[in-house]
Amino acid sequence: MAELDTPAEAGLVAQWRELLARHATAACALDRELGDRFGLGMSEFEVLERLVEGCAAGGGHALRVSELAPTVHLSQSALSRLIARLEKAGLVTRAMCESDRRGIVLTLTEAGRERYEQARPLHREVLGLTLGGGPGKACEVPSD
Amino acid sequence: MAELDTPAEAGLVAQWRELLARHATAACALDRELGDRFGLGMSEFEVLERLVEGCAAGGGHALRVSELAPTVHLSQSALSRLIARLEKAGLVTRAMCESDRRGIVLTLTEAGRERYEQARPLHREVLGLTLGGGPGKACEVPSD
DNA sequence: GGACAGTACATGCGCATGCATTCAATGCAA
DNA sequence: TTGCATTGAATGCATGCGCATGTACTGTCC
Repeated sequence: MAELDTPAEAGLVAQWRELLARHATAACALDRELGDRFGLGMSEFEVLERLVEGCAAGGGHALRVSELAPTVHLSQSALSRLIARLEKAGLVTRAMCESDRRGIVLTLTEAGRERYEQARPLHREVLGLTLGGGPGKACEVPSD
Repeated sequence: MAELDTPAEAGLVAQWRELLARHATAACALDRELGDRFGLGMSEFEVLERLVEGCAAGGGHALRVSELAPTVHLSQSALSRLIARLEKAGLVTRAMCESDRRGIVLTLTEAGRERYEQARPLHREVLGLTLGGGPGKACEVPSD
C-alpha cells in the first residue's frame, strides 16, 4: 500500500497546492480582465511593463529581445510570437540591432505606452483582489 | 508621464512576480521530469493524486468528475480531455454514475495506482528542489 | 581568407487549454 | 404526463505554448 509522505514532504505539497491555487486564480482573472478590456494577455502586459521599465531608464531606450527573455517565463519561441502579436497590434516596434545584426531591439510605440498606462490600474486592482484578498477561490472577480 | 505605483501596489507586484517565478520554475520542472520518466504531465499527476486520496478514504471508492473538477485548476473541457488521456493510457476507468446517469465516476486502475506510486518520489523531489531550494532561477533540475 | 562552433531570432508542428456549443439526464412545475 | 430550466460531461474550434529546426549573423581557430 501507499507509503505516506514525510511531514516535510506534506508541507511541500501543501505549499505547492497553495501556490497553484493563487497562480490559477490571479492568472485567470488577469487574462480575462486584461483581455476583455484591453485586448492584452497576462504575458503581453508583462512584456509591455518590462519595456516601460527598460525605457524609463534611458528615455527613448530600447530593449533587446535577449535581455527581455530571462525576465518573462516563456520559451524563446513563445516570446518571439508574443512580440509579433504586439507588433501587429502596433504596440511595439521591431528593429535590427546595429551592434549585433542578429539581435532585435524593441521600442514601445506611443500607442503601446498608452495601452499600458490604461491597463495598469486594472492589473493592480486584480492583483489586489486575488492576492491580497486571502485564499482566493475561483476565477471570479467583481468585474469592477 | 507614468504615474508611479503606490507602495502597496509595488508590494503586490513584487509578490506576484515572485509567485510567477516560483510557479514557472516548479511547473516547468515537474512537467519535464514527470513527462520524461513517467509520461505524465503535471496536471495528470495531480488528478491521479486526487484519485488516490479519494479512493484511500473508501477502499475501492470512486470519484465523480464533478467532485474532482474544483480541486484541479482546469476548465471543465480540459479536465474531460485529460481524463480521456488517462483512460486511454489505462490509468483510470470511466463508468456511468448509477445515481445520476449524467455523471461519470472515475476509478483508478491498478496500473494507475502503480504509476502514481512510482512517480510520487520524483514529484516530491522536484518540489523540494524548486520550492524549498530558495528562489529558483531557471528550468534546471539536477535530473537526479 | 575559410571552415566551424555558437548565438539570436523565426517558424513548422503537435499538443493542451479555454470558450462556446451540444447532447443527455435530471428536477420541477403545470 | 408533458414542458422547460438546469446540470454533467463531451466536442468543435481557435489560440498559445514548447520542442525541434531553420536561417542569419558573430567570433574563433587554422
